[in-house]
Amino acid sequence: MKYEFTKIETKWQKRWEAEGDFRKVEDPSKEKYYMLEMFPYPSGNLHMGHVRNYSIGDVIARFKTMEGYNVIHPMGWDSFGLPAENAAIERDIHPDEWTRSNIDTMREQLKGLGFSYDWNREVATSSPDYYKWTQWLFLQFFKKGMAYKKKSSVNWCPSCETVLANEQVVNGGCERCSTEVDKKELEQWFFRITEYAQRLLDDIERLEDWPEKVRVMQQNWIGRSEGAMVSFQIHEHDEKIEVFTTRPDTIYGVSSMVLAPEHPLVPELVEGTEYEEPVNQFRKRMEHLSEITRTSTEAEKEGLFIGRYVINPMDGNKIPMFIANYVLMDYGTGAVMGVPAHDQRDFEFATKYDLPIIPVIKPRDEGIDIENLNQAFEAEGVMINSGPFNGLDSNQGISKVIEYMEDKSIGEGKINFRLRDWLISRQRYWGAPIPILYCDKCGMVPVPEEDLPVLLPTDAKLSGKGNSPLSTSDSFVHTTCPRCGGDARREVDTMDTFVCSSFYFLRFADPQNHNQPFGLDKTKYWMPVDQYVGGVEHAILHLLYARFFTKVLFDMGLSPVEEPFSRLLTQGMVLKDGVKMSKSKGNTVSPEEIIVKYGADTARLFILFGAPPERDLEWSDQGVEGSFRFLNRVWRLVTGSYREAVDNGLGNESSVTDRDKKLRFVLHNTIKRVTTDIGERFNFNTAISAIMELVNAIYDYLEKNKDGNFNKDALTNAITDMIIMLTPFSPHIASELWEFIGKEGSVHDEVWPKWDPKALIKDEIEIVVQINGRLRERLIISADATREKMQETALEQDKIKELIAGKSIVKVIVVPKKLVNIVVR
RNA sequence: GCCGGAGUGGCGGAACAGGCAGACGCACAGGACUUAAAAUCCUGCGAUCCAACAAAGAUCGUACCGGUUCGAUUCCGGUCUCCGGCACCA
Repeated sequence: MKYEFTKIETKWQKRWEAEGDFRKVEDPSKEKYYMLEMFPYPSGNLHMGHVRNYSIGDVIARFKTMEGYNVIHPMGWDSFGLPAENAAIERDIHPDEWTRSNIDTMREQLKGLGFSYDWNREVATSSPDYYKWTQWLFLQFFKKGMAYKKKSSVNWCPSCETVLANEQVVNGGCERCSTEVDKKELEQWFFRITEYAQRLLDDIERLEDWPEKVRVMQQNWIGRSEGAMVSFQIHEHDEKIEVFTTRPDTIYGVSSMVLAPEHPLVPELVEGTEYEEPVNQFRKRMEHLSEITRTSTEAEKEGLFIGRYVINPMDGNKIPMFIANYVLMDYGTGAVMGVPAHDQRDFEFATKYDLPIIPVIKPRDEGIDIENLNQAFEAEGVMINSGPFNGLDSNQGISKVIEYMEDKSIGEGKINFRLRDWLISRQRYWGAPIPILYCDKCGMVPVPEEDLPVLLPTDAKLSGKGNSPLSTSDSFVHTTCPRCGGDARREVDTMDTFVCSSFYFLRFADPQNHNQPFGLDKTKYWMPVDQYVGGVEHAILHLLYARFFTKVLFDMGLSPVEEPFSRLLTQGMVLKDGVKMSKSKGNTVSPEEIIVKYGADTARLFILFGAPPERDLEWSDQGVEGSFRFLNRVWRLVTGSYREAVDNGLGNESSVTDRDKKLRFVLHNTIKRVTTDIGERFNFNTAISAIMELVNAIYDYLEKNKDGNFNKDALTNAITDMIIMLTPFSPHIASELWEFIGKEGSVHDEVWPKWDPKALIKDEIEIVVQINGRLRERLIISADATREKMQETALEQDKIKELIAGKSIVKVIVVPKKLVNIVVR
C-alpha cells in the first residue's frame, strides 16, 4: 500500500472542517489553554517562516488538547498596512480587494497545512467589524487623556512628499526611493505610553517565561535612568535652562552648557547679536542631516559658542553656552551640562573647543593623575573641588547634592526614560481612520460611539504622494458636528497598524461581539495567552505596545489581566545557504512546492525536526527527503509489517520475554521523552527523534520475532501510542493510520499516553568502570546492586585487575546505577 | 563601546542535576535485492596510532588558555570568533 499523502491530507482536512473539530467554547469544567501565534500580514503568500511559526504553535495546541485542556487556537489577519496601498497604486486595484484575495489565498494555504485553528474566531483588522473597535478604543484612550495631539517633528521624504515612520527610514534615507529624509513639523496623534513606562519596566520581572533576550531588549528600550533635573539661570536673561543629569555629584565640574541646535530658546538668545548669523547657518545645516548621521558615534563632535552664559547654581560660576550636533532635542530637555573631567563625550568636546577640564571626583586608587587626564574619569570616587561636598563618596554625593538642590529650589531628583510617546498617526489610506472631527465652533470633537465605525471612503485618491489620501475624498472630509450641527471636517490621518495588533488577542476571545470589543465574561475565561509564538523582530514594538494596551485596558476595567502573554517563544529564522530566505536574495523555497512534492505532514515534520525552535533553521532539501522517508517508514510499518503479523494470526497474549519487556521499556521511555520535550522543553526536534527511535525499535522487535512468537498487546500498544504521539507533528498520516488500525473517533481527540514508571525499571543495567576518571570497562549488573556490590564486581573484572596491578587504590567512587571510578596511584 | 546569545564530526543537531561525548537525521562508503536503476534492507562512518586473519586496544578530541573536582561539553576566571539588539541617552 502506497503512502498517498495528497489524498490523505485532503481527506482529513475536509473532514476536520466539515465536523468543526477545532471549534471551542468556554467550558468552566475544563482548564483552558490559549495558544496563539502572531497573526500574519496577508502579503499573498505563505513563506517558510510562517510554516515554522504555525507548525510550532500547532504542535503545542494539539498536544495540550490531548492532555485534556480546553484549547483556544485562533487565527486572523493583520490586514491594514502599506503594501496593500502600494499594490493598489501599482495595479490600480482597491486595497480592500487586494487584501481580501490575499487572505483567501493564505487561508487556503494554512488549511492545506492542517493547522488546528478555530476558524470561527477569524478576524481581519481591516474589516469594519474590527476597526470599529480599534476606533472605539481610541476614543476611550482619548477620553482618559491617553491619546493627544501635538506638533512634532517627523520624517519627511521630499521626493515622495510623504511622512515616513521611523521604521521606514533606512540609513537616513527613504526606504522606497533612498532620498535623504528631512525633518518636518506636523500635528500628530500620540498615545501616552510614557505614562506607563515604569509599570512596563517593573512588570518585565513578572515575565519569567519570556526569553531573557526580549526582556533585556524591552528594558533597554524603556531606558530608565535616575538623576536630577537642575535649573541654570541664563546670565542677563529671564529664562532658565533645565538640564537632566545622571551625575549631579559632578555639578561643580561643569564647564559648558550645550543645547540641541533646534532648542526653541536658541533664536531669541542670539537675536540681534553677532552670533545670530553663524548660529542660523549651523541650525540650518543640522536640519538637513538626519538624526542617524548627526548622532552616529563616528561623527565628530561639532559645536558653536552662542555668546551667552548660564550661572552654575551651586557656585555662581559663569558657564559658556553652545549648540552642538550631538545633543538631541527629544531626549531629556534638549540641553546637556558638560562635565569634561567625568564624561568622555564632554571630554572630547572640551578638548576640541579648549574648555576647562575641572576634576571634581578623585579616584579611590591613586594610580590616575586626575590633574592631567587624557580621557574622562567616569568611575565613582571621592568628591573634590566641590565646596561643602568635598570628601564625600561620589555615590552618597548624588543624593546629598539632590537634597541640597531641593532645599534651595534649584533642582530635584528625577527619573528619565528613553521611551517616547507612541506616534500613531499615519498619512495613509489603508488604516483605521482616527475618529475625530474638527468643528470651527466646537473645536476638536470625538466621533460619538454610536456613529462608529468611521468607514474608509471608497473614492479617495491613492497616489503615494502628498498628504493623507483621505483628504482627497470630499464625502469623507465634510460632515456635520455632532455637538452644534454645523460644518465639520474629519481627521484625515489613519492609525498605525500596530494599534490594530495591540488587542487582537483579546478580540479572539469574543470575536463576534457587536456591543463591545470583547466581553469580560469571555476574556476572563480565556486570557491571558498561555503561549505566544512569533518572530524575534517583534521583540520591542509589537510586544511592548500590546503590553501597554493591555495595561491601559486593565485600568479601564476592560481587560481581566495586566499582562497579555504568560509565555513567549521567539522562533528562529529559516535560512537557506546561511542567510535568511528572502525574495530579494532569490533563495526562497515555497511551502506549496514542498506540499505538492512531499505533503504537509513532511513539511511540518522537517521544519520541527531540523533545529530547536528558538534557533535559526538551515533549510535542507535532503533533510526534507529524510523526513519524508521517515513518514514512509511509519506508513509501511503500520500498513505492512504490523498488519501482516496480526493478519497472519501470529503472536500471543501471554508471553513476557526480555524482548517484550525491552519494547515496553522503549515505548514508555519514548512517552516520557516526548511528553517532556513538547510540554516542558519545547524541543520538538528531540521529541521527533525519540519517536524515530521508537519506530526503529518496533521494526527491530518484529524482525527479531519473525517466528511469530511476539506479544500482541506489547506490539499493538507500541503501534497505537506511536501513532498518537505522531499526531501533533503530522496529523494527517496519524489520522489515516488510526483509522487503518480500526480505531473509532479522531486520533487528535485521544488522551495523550502516560508513561508507567514501572516499565522503566530494568532488572539489569549497564554500568561503567573508570580508573582515574577514564572509561576502562562496561559491565552488566543487577539494577538493585548495592554500592558495595558494584565496587566488588568492578574490582573483580580481569581487565580492571590487570590495569590496577601494582598500584595502590586511593579511593573508589560509586554512583549507583551509573559508574564505579577507581582512583589509583 | 554597551547588552544579550552561541561556538560540539563532512552537515543539522543530542547529551534534561558534574558521570559512557556525538542520540536521531542528512551526506558518504561497502554490501543485499534487481537484467538494470529507483525504492527498500543490512553494515560502517571524530582524528591519530597500534594491529593487521580478525577481534580488540591506546592516545587525543566539545573555539582557545588556565582553575576547581576522583571525574568538566556541563561549574569558575580569562581570551578569541560569530550572530542579534542598542548605540554621542546627558
